[in-house]
Amino acid sequence: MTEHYDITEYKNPLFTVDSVLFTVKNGALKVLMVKRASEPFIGRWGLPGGFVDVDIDDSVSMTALRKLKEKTSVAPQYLEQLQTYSGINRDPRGFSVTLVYFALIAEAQVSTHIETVDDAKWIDLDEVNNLPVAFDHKYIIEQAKARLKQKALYSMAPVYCLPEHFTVGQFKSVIETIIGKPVQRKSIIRRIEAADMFETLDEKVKSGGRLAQLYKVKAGVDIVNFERNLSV
Amino acid sequence: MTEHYDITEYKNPLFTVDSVLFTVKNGALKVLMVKRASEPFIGRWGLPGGFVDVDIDDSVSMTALRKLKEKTSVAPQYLEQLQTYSGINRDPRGFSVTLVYFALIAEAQVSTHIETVDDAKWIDLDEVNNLPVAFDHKYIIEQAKARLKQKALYSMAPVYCLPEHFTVGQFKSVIETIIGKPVQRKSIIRRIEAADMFETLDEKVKSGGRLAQLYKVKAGVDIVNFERNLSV
DNA sequence: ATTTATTGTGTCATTAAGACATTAACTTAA
DNA sequence: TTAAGTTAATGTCTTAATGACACAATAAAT
Repeated sequence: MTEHYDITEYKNPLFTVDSVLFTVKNGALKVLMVKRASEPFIGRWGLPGGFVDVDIDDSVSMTALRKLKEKTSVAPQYLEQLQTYSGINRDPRGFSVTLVYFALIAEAQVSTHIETVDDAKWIDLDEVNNLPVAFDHKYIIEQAKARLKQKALYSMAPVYCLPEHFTVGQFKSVIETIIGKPVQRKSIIRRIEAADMFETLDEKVKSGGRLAQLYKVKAGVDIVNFERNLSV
Repeated sequence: MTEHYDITEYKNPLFTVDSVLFTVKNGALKVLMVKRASEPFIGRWGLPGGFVDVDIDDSVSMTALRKLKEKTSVAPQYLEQLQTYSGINRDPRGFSVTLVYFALIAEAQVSTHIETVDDAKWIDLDEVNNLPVAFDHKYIIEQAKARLKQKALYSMAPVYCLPEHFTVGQFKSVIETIIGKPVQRKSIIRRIEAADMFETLDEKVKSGGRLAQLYKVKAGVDIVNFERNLSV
């Protein structure tokens, strides 16, 4: 690097931040999509996101959160970077880079808000293909889904698709929805115990049979990862 | 998103691409660092990288490769995205975003080239702390090392720190250097067989004892990941 | 009371890794 | 030439976590 780089004389690529926000609703995996109100791809559906506002955002994760809050009114329970996608052809305005976040939220936490707006909607993962989608967001959603699936096999992260208080049955159901296969209830229970990141409540709920124990995430704990996958 | 975003009226953050290129040399984990020839942090050591050249680069991975080739003369054998790091304070020039790649290479492949230049050097991971390092690159290197360590537990990726032809003993040694613990030779052999991504050569090499079987990566195969970690 | 549904427990089978002994093949030095 | 030392490769038992599944507990419905 012998030259001196001057910001003003360098063509910076277009930089945006998008998020793939997942939830599980009625036994189906959903992704939050937004009807685009501006060019390019006006009228098509895309991921919630936009440009960094360097006067407001301390870092790009704040951009992601800010844009998600605009659509859902709350911050997601889980947020991590997925990947950046870039190229000369993915945006008609020129070379563009988008940093994509991967997020999870409990459906109940945002249902009322999402229902009142008509530019943001939960889209069933199976229906994304039938939708007019902006940019390469179809591909990005596929990649995010693969990451979520993988994560469900070795991590407790899917718990963030559940409400604060949840049962083993609900947890099992969310995992099965994500990975698309049945898992052993026993395996979930063993992991809940081994993870040591949940506490039982002094409360049980109806389930159609025996009352189900309620759990919640302990305060201040991190997501636990296991050293072995559930079998695929 | 009701407003229309015009590129020219929007302050784009500074966007750069950097790489953490690892290798294993003499039983020690090394990272490629570059003495900065320009501001900011002139004279300090940093990761190889720089700005995207939208007239040359089709995507940001090409930027990473181009910058690495400038320093090593060859493309790394393994390259994947690590993460982006951003913030208002990490670069004195303003809000900056850097996309960091994670790369592996066999030391022998670049040794002669690295030795002839004096602005790029293999730095022992244990010595990064004693070096004047630019930006938040010290922190980024730590994160990259953690990722490499994790990857060594469930993936065959560390094979890309080895020359084209390698023995089980060499593979074992690389893994042990990365994770900082001894592993069972038997475990490596089992994984080499299970992965089905290597072929044995009709050639053996001296080792101080019995001749060692040589292996190479099969053409066109992808890195295999296992569903279980080596024990930590 | 009996059936049905769901939760929770107990236990054996399965699978992949860890531990380690044994054998194989080559080098070095008495 | 032989014995000792070194590294490679294999055989096999143990260990740990998941899968499979039977069975017991508890509530609702009939």
